[in-house]
Amino acid sequence: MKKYWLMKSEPGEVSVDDALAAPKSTVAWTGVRNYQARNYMRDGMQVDDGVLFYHSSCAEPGIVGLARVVSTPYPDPTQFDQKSHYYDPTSKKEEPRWQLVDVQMQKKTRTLGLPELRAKPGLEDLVVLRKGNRLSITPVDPKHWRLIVKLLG
DNA sequence: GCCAACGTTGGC
DNA sequence: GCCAACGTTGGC
Repeated sequence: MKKYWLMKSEPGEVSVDDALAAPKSTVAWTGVRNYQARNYMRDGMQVDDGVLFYHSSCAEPGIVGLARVVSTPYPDPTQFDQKSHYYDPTSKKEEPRWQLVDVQMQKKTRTLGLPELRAKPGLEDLVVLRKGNRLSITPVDPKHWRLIVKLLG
């Protein structure tokens, strides 16, 4: 059963344009260092799941593209890279702590910002709209996905 | 820069 | 296992 997700990225790190410009429009979702978000990638995602690409910590936060999961989970290489901001000295090669998936951009869309999302009847329960939500990866209900795709035209 | 809302760490 | 202190996220 196909599932749907919202994945946050800071455009200063990896923007929707960066993802589009990557080989095969595909990026490894590096840098997740939160167990719940990791578990969604490691245990919840399957190839071909739908992804809402979201820009966070920027001038206009919101959904900026449609993507899909294109790999099964594998160890995040940045956890072993001493020069990386995401280096984790406590993670062992034999037992990697952080797993990720590859995500392929399908389509860059207009920016569907938070005010519009909040105003849309039917999206009240979208996880990313919840107060205090900080999780970088959240599940998206199929009915929310359909509404959002429709909104994006 | 502010601050709410978490998650993590570490002393006990 | 508790919980205070601390760090991070992310909108505003």
